[in-house]
Amino acid sequence: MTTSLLIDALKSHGHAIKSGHNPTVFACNQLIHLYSKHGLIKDACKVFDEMPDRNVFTWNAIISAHIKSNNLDQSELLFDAAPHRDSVTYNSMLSGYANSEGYETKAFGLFKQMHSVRHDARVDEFSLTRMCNLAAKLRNSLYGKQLHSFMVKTGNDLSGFAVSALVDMYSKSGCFNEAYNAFNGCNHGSVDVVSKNAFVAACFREGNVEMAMEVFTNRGELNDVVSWNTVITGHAQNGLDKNAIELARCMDENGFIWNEHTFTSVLNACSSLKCLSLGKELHARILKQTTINLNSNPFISSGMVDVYCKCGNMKYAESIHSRYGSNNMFSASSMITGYSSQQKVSQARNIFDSLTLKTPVVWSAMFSGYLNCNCCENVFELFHILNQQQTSVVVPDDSVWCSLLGACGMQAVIDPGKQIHGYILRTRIQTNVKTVSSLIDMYSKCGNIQYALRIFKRAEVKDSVMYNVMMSGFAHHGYEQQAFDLFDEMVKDGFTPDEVTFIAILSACRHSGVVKTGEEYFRSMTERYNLTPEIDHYACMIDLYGRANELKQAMEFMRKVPIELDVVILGTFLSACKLHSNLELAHEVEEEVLRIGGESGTRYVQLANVYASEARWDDMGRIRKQMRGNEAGKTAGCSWVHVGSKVHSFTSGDSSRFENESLCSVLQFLIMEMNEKQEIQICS
DNA sequence: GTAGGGTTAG
Repeated sequence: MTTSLLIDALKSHGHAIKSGHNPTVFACNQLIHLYSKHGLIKDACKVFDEMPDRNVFTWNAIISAHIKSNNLDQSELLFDAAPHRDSVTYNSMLSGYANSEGYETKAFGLFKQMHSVRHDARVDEFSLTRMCNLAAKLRNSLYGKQLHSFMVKTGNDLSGFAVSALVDMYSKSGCFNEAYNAFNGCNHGSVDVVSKNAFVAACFREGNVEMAMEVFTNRGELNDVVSWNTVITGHAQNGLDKNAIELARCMDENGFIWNEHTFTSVLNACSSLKCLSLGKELHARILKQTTINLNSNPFISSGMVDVYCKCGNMKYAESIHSRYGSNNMFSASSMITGYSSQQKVSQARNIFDSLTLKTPVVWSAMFSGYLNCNCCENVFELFHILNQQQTSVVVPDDSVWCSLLGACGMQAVIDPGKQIHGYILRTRIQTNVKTVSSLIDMYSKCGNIQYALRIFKRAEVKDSVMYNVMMSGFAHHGYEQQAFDLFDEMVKDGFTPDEVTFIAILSACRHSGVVKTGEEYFRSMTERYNLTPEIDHYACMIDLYGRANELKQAMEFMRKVPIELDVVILGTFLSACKLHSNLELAHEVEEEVLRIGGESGTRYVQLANVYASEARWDDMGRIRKQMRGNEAGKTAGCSWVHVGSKVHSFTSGDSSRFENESLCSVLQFLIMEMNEKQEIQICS
């Protein structure tokens, strides 16, 4: 039966009842309930208004009807006006308050009132579980514990409703052990599926996948669609995306039909895996399944958009976004991130500008997008726009600070970085560990390793990213020993080194030329930490051998790299050949260099320079000729300084500016400062 | 004879 047919049927039903000579109060109450259930609040009100007699059921029905239609103020008016009130009236109102944003205080007030005077509305299991849900929503375990005590005292702690509410409250407010006790303290034989699902979700929240699956599997006959969705989501949230997909297929095989929650989680796992074929399969499935469509739920359309964005298929993403998700913030932020990851920053900005209402998620996506595209000036410009917003709804959050600090680091401009740091300190806003890492990185990249270290030492909460940032800072500033010490400290403090840690530590090795140490770290990467070296790690090792004039080993190592060599690796090797005047080995890789790196002019120039440095003009000429044939060109790398509002850039060997006396003296000063390596210690 | 409560997605 379609919705309109249903509504017609309801209305004629209502008409029949009302046209009867004496519709009973009971019949009218039923009608109010029916209308409300189908979203026909106006019809429900009409019945209520026209009733000559009403009883407590009537008042409860109309109050609930208004709560259901999200009109809390109207239900409040009726609650106050009601001549009869019982515990159902109170509990309905309590539910309304507890579920709505901004009415939490009223919920507490009403609950307190129930404790005191009314003898017709005592606190019961309904009220207690509702308050438990509120404590869960507010993540307030202290209040939750008080409720729990009261529940035990009044014998209201053992039903399925009570157990699920307690498990959920404890888990969401970060007390897994209490959730465990609440679940295991009840009689296991009578555990119902909702409590079980709540506890499985609690285990996943705690990261205990093993326990979650044990509970899920135990008494599997209880499992329902929510149970399956819980384990699928749980795996996806714990980074086990492949398992999440497998479980979803398993759910199919067990005869459970995917619902909106299932699709949302599977889409989420699919976008993490960046698997386009699976994405297309899911898309087809959504189009085919009659109970679901892209329009039925914003989670589904934005999830689908996100999958296509992560897979780089912006055409498909755009078609779904423009049709179903143009006002959805999650869909929009996926689009912004998707376009930025392809360096299409103006398309990203178009999506951003098309939104009338911008949430912090969208702002943060645009900030990161600009940073990703190296558009530092746009990062600052966007911050300016953010500050000019009339509404104070969006305040800069950690992700905004990270983007701004990232832009400062990228441009090596310390002053705006210091201003942001100062702002954070002055306003005493709470910052998370990511912002602290960004501050460390900013100071390090702007040349002030002392400040970076000071912030690192003072950070109360550290994570492995923060260690990596600090370690890279040490490596770049030539404090190799400190980098090695920090590596040990990181391990001692219980953090596991990851791929980025090894980039930092191998960089430290190559800068200090400690081949043996580098080899040991590289070995430990696979043998001890079970990590797979990536192209950058191999590049570090080749550079390490190359700088130490162990070109034969470099060559040998290069031949053993299990992935295809890239231009960076070959370029690194060529630099070493030039440094140690080894033309023979340069010759050996020449063909490969030009095959892989031929598209950009960089490698041609590099190769030509190797020959030129040894006055091998014929070889150099040969390469230059090929270069012209390929229309290759090389953009010169440069350094720059900010003086006032001007940026002065310098390329290697450019002496045209040295006529400027003040510039010369600044340069001398800088050289002096660089030579005086400052003493720093990492242990306080 | 009516009405109020729990679990899974940003």
